[in-house]
Amino acid sequence: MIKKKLSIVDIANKLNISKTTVSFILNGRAREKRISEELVERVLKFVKEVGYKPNSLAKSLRTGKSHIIGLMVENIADPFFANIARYIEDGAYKNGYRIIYCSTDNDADKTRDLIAMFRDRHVDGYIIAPPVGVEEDIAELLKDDLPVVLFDRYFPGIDCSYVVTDNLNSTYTATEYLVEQGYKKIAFITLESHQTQMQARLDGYKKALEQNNLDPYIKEVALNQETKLMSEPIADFLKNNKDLDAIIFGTNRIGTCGLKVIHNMGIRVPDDIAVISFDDHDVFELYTPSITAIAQPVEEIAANTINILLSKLDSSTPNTDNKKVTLQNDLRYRGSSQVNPKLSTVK
Amino acid sequence: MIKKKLSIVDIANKLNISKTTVSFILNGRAREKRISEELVERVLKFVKEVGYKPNSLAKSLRTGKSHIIGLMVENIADPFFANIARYIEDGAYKNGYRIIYCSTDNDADKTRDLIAMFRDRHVDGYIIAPPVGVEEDIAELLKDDLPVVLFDRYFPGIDCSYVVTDNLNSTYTATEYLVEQGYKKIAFITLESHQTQMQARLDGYKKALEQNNLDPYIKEVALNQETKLMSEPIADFLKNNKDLDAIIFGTNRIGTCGLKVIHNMGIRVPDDIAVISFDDHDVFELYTPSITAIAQPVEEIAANTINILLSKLDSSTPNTDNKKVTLQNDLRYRGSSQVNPKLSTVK
DNA sequence: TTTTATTGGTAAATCGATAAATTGATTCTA
DNA sequence: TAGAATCAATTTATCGATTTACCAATAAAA
Repeated sequence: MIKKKLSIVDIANKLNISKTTVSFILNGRAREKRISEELVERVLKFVKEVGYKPNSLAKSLRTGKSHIIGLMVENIADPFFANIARYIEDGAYKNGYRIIYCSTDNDADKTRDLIAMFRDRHVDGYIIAPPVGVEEDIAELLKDDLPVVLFDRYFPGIDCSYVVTDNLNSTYTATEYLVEQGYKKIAFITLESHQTQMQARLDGYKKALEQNNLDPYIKEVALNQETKLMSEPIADFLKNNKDLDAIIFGTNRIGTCGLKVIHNMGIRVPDDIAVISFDDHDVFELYTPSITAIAQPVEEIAANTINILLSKLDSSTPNTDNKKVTLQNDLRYRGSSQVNPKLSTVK
Repeated sequence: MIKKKLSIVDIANKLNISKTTVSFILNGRAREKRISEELVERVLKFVKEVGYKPNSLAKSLRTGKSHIIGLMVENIADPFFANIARYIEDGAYKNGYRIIYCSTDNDADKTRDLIAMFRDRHVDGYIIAPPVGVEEDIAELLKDDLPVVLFDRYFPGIDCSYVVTDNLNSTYTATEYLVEQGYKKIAFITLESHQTQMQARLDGYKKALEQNNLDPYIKEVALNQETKLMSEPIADFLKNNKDLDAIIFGTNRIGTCGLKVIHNMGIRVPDDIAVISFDDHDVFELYTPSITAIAQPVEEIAANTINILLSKLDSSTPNTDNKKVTLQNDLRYRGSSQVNPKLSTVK
């Protein structure tokens, strides 16, 4: 029936009043502008009756606010990011914000492009898991006083709010634990990445080995590979290091892929090799034996991130300093990292 | 340095020409409007020099186009939807479209709200995995000639483009297969849902059992439960039906949850019970034994969906009829559904 | 010679909202 | 009683683009 959408002018004309008056009333500024109760009521009733909704584009153009938050994750298909995205979405939704999202693929050029797109769309705030190489673009956003919160990784040189987890201590503790269980040749299979979180994980591993005078066995596989392309380098590494007795995987994707490789090679866990992976996942819980995992507090990460951003967006809050949050991970001990079975044989 | 963003007026003033001319040139209508090569070049050079980008909000307000696609999935944290979202995002991005997304939680009210939000933002097109109860809202969109593509499920009563898979035949084949392997008491654990895809899966199962004169064992668990809340009803069902020899799970989430329950109850697969699940997943591949799965062609689903939408959005294509696509699933036979081990004992 | 087309653009209207400035009538204040 | 303040809105400008309508000067056609 109703072909064309109503505009504020139509409403004003139908009621024989000015559109400004309508605008004031709809924006709750009736009292402030001393508009009569009677008129306010008449307008509100009519607006509800015809189901009028202000055009948010026009509104955004005028006010500069879009009530949209831009969310950039590494890859929305990765369960870690998908879960965080979900919690962030909920938090945003409850506060009247919507999400535009995209996957960066850890590609700096693509990310730059996407940041430009977000700016172009006048998003109100930015939540970004940034790849290496976009430091300047983030700095630019901050310089223009745009609300930004990073998560999962950050840039040490840039004063920006972020939410990360204590990666270094997590792998440190995990490695220490393996040593305590009697493992000596512990490998770390990780991504070839200079992102802070990956470096920290590597550092934690190295630190623990150093303190125990053990040799590191590190394999870095290229970023952004198809899972299938990741398998080969891992298999090669394992073939060339037959005497390893434990492996720590740096991410859930590497862990899942690594398990497949181990499985296909007929290596038994934990009889032949102990396994720990970063990030928990159904696969790790259900695998036989279940896989010890360093679980990141996904819900907490998301909650902290969105809350920091929302408080920045809330103009009533004075623009406080940047918040830098480091959350603790949860090391979930499972069957894949029991006491080294070979020890009993030796003794 | 540059505090305020440049507008088209600034450009026009700096060059001492009219903003109309600038607009024509930037929109590639210079030739059509017979604007001199020399001026075109001068403008383009200057625009590039100062890095001017038209304000897309203003553009959208005027043209009514936003170059944004609204994507509504059941839950972005579900790997099935997360993967589809990822492929759709890629397809959209390559064609200059961005995605606004949200999770419906299969809640009709929330979905209605979100559809309204999408309209409000003037998204150019809609991709929706619709919950039951929003038939009218979809019909409304179609009535207003807005481009809509449904996926995963559809509404039989509504003439709308959609992309689904052949659910009925998939469970039918899977059930038949179990019967051939010598299983008799085959249960179907599914969601309590009236969505077309869930009904079709159930129907396929029923049809196969009927043709073989076997009794159905159906358990429907409530939708939208936390995974933890889903476990209990499944456990109860299994306890009350100790003589089952096979189970088909209706979705990947139920499958994963069901495996955990089976695991915790000490039931062995496939010795005590055979298992098949809808949707493939790393968990199923890596489980011991690996779990037979009905794999949906995620990439194909996404590709078809976005392509149908893009062709609708491409005004050069005549507005053809609605496309209704049904893709075939891939039954991946694995260890969890071998020949009934109890048969050899009986024989 | 008058009419019509072409050339190379421009001024003004428009999209749908918000915000600032203004108005005319009444009431209060000094 | 002149001037200020209050009231209850209204008029007009603005956000930054696109689009329609138009224009003056020259060339081509009738």
